Amino acid sequence: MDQCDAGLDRLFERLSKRSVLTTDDYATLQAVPVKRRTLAASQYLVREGQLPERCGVICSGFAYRQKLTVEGNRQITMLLVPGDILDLQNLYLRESDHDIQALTRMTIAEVSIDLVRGVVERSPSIARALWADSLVECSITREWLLNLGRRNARTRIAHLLCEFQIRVAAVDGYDDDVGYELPMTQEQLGDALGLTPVHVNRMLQSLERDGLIQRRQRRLTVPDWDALRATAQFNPRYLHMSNAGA
Amino acid sequence: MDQCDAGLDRLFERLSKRSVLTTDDYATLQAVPVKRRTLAASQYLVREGQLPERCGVICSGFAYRQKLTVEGNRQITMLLVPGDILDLQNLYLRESDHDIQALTRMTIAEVSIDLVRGVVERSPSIARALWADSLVECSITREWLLNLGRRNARTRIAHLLCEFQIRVAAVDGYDDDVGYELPMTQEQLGDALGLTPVHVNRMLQSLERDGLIQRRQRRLTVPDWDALRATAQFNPRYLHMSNAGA
DNA sequence: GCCGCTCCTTAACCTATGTCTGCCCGTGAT
DNA sequence: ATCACGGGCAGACATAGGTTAAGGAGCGGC
Repeated sequence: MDQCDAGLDRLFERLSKRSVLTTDDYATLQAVPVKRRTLAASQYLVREGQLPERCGVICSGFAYRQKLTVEGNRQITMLLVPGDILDLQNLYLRESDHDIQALTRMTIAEVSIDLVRGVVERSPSIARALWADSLVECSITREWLLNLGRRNARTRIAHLLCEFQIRVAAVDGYDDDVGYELPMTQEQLGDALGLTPVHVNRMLQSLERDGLIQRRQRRLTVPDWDALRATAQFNPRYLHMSNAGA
Repeated sequence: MDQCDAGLDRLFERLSKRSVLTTDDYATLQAVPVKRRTLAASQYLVREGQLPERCGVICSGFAYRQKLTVEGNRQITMLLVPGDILDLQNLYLRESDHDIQALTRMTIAEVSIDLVRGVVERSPSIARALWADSLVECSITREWLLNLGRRNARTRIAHLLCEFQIRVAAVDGYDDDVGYELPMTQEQLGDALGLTPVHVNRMLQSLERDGLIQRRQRRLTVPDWDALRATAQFNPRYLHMSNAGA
């Protein structure tokens, strides 16, 4: 299960979708010394207030960004899936404004952030790709804001399910029969959606009763994608997936 | 009131806070042909689905980003104040994923987006500053997500008031006696906060009863900043204002 | 094979916020 | 002056979602 070796290729493939990259760029990336790391579930990758030191790519596993209120209520602001870039959000900022925490056991490929800054200065095309990537993150966050602000619980959950499936399928593929695993507890789902775990439970059951999803443990299958997408009001535009070379 | 002439200086000052800029950089910016434009309140600057063509700076007046659900419910995802950069969010993306609309009558200084891309390639320091700026926007959006997801209506409103005051004061200064004008209807406030105008009204009155704010039309004064900040749980870290040269 | 987790599920009850409706007030147009 | 209109305000009522509490199912550790 050493998907970690795929780190570079995964990254390169990812960046190629955002900008036109050359073999030189590939070589540049290849030359950067990378440290592989494995993390246990719920381990912190970054904590609010820290100065950014490293940048990384998720090779396998999942993570999320979170922020806490002073009473300790948590809001998950984003899910991170394999191929996603960690801590790009802090590349040119001083203190991190949020935590990044492992959702599952995960492997990442890490680079010193100074090296990333160097690569960015040397290769405009890589810079463009990374920048675009960070803009997409921002777009996703805006969509989440719409989700929390203006959609009801049921729609909100459905929307998150759609987004997760699309994003994971884009890197890992998706098999209609097997469905996919959403490695989150209902409490974590609640924290991502601004809901209580109890209410998440109610709504998941409601979606299942209506035949929009099927659950076996945390494995989901979607019998009728169009129906789910419709109740989720899901429009993938905000993911900017077909964006090669802007 | 031709604050528009101040466009370049305003921009340069703004960028200087994000990166170390040289006189060369100033010259580079100066050389870019700028078009001044005045917009009426509620005029659209960008619409969802459009391809980005121009980039701009707000010289005076206010605007906001918004997204709509399919039923037409609106979520304002960000307020834009003088000095803020427009459409940087689309610099390296294809289709805009949200609208930008004028909140008040406003003046902006516009540049073709291709020229911005050119400047970015030529000046790494300007690129860094712009990039940082877009990262800060993303950070603000995350904080809003926390606000909507995990804070109650009263706290949420107070938080928005704090943020607005700080951000405007940073560019236009703030006079304790005069307070500041929040040029939004209660309906717009609701759309920014994921609330109904009715409830916004209730909570504004509640804040006023408790002596946290005073209102005269849309002009607000804050008798006790620390008290307001406390009930807002406002911690300005996420604004990354003291960030010179990362 | 039992223990002790953590997570899911259910139910009863509560409340923050939404909905609806109508009045009032200031302002700008006629 | 009068009108029309947008926005603030108010109160009665409705409901989505929160709270609390407790039982049950799965699962890894011993």
